[in-house]
Amino acid sequence: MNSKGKYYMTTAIAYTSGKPHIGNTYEIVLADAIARFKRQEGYDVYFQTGTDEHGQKIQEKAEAAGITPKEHVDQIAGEVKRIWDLMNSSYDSFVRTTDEDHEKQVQKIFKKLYDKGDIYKGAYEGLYCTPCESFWTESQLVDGKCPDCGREVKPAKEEAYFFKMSKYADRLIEHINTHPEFIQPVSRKNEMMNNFLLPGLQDLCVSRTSFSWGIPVDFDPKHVVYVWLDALTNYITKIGYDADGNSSELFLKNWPADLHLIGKDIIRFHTIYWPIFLMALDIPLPKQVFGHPWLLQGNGKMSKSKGNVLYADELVEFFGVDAVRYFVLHEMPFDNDGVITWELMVERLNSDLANTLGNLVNRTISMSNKYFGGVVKNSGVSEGVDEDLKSLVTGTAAKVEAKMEELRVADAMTEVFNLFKRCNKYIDETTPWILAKDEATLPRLETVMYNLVESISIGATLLKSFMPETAEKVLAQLNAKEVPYEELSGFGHYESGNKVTEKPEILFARLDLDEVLKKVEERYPSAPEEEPKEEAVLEETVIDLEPKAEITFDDFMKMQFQVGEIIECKAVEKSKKLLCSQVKIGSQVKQIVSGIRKHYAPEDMVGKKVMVLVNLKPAKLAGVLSEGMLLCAEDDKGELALLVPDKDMPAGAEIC
RNA sequence: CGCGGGGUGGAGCAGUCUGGAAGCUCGUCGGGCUCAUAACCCGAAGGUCAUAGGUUCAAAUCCUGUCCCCGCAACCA
Repeated sequence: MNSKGKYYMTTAIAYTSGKPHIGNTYEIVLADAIARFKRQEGYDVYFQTGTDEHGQKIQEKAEAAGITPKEHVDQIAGEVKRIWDLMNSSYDSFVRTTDEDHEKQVQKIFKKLYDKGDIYKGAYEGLYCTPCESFWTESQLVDGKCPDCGREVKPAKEEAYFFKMSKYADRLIEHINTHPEFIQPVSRKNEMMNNFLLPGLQDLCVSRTSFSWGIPVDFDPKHVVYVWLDALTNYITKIGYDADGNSSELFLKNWPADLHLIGKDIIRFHTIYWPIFLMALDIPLPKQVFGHPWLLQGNGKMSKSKGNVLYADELVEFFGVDAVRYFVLHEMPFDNDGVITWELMVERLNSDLANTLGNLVNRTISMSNKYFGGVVKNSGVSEGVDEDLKSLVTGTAAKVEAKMEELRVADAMTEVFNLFKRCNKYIDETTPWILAKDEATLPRLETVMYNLVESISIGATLLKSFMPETAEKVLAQLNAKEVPYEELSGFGHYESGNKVTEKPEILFARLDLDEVLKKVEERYPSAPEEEPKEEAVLEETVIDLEPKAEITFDDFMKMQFQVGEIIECKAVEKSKKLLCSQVKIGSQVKQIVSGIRKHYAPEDMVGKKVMVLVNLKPAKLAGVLSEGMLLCAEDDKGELALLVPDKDMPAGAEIC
């Protein structure tokens, strides 16, 4: 069974701040396709996925929801698992960073690295807001004060542990240079080298005292281990790594990992920090890290449902599991982001799944029934076209394997569908309906049908990794056995004389785009398609903000609002978002910078009478002085509208 | 001069590293066929490969400038 040896692969662990959307789901499907294929090839695969459950964000989310962090992550992790299972992913292990064994090992690892001197106690310096217990950088401050509560901040040091990254940098550079396959796609390699490794690595802060939802540092419990040392180590802890040297069989067998499959956004952590942690622990590096591109939600028609994120379970409701698997795998090229829209989904389903594959199976079975009562016999009456068919069919496995070897899953799948297309063509070439008319050509017809059934069986076997349910259904309808992997390059496995099913079930029904869009519209009612009208949007959208602390009338009276007239307005050169306006307020003119460039052209600004917060402490934005603030309304989509007086008022009029 | 990705027939993309007759899927149009889920098969139309220069016998591909889009960073007072 496992003649080819072990294959340990992982996905990134999903951050449990919310329900995973279709983009997150893509990764597990991609990983699953690879895992299934490797198993089919004969590898002994161990496939791990899971959830990342610590951190300040989660603590805050839980607080906002009025539940404990543990309750929050239990809920989300359940959701993640449900969706992973829904997508039919064949993981062997699901790790949660709140698992006891993981937490214990992280503490041990932390201690080990500390004892070794790779982790040292230092200080994290910044501006501290005591009531908020938060550090801010100079640039994050609002008006020199805490951006959260507006209170004074003071320079402070927070004690923190740091990891000496630079110590291992040379070794890592050497490794990357001598292992070109380590970072995939290769284009990322230079990015990592030029941006991070060659300029020199900063030491990484690996503990925090500002929040508590994390793994405590056991010898200094006011600290919790900070993200990456906690998250990345899941790849070894969950399979039984032990920092004291008592690692499990599972670990000894599977480490180093053969593949870490991750999103392109976290390549840096997996190709720099992670290898360095491993070097420090003195264990081998993973063989390959593949940073896959992202699946983006399209715009266009999809904007109908904008504001609604697409979730896998909703797509599955519309299209079925395998169709969604097919789509995300197919639409995702190797190193460019893919796009998902309802239109594209429907198009793929109709043209590839219903027409090419579903209809092929259906017509083949129908003909077998019609002509031979479902019995498929090889009577050996061959013609020249058969060779052409056979050579493509028997050559497909090798092509698929080659594509999968490079992790080009979409291309691999395309090869399988080329097989099905060839079968459709074969039917036209051999015209079974004509052969059926003459007693004398019936033996030939038998062979044609046999060739078709055999070809489809091989195709279905190869489809198994990508669309497991569909492959099974096809084989069942043909009454065929899965072809052993090593024999996929041969022809003639189907047992002559077998009977196909009498009533072929429709594998994928064609969908009507308009109907789907109508259903989508019903499900996600939203603004009209063209030129969404502001009022319509506002009527339908409920915007609730987090309530801020109550203020007194005196607080309010501290703010001075006046009507200002914009007499001049220019874009700020260095920025994409900022406009710089000269605003006349009474007898004075103030320069005010606002982040509204996306919504207002400079020339449209001139002449407007707007609401201005006048006594705001001046600050520099992108190097330009701003002496006040133009008031705007903002909706949930980030649309901005300047506030203007209901009647014409002179510049300088007080707003109270 | 912040970092990066991209601009190829109506749509989505490949091809760019390693110059050498512009390709794939979908859609459109015409034809064929009737076993099948209005499907399948064949054929056609449609591209100054963003733009301006340069290198070369030869440029989508290499070099330089410009314009546009999209992320990230910063700033959204």
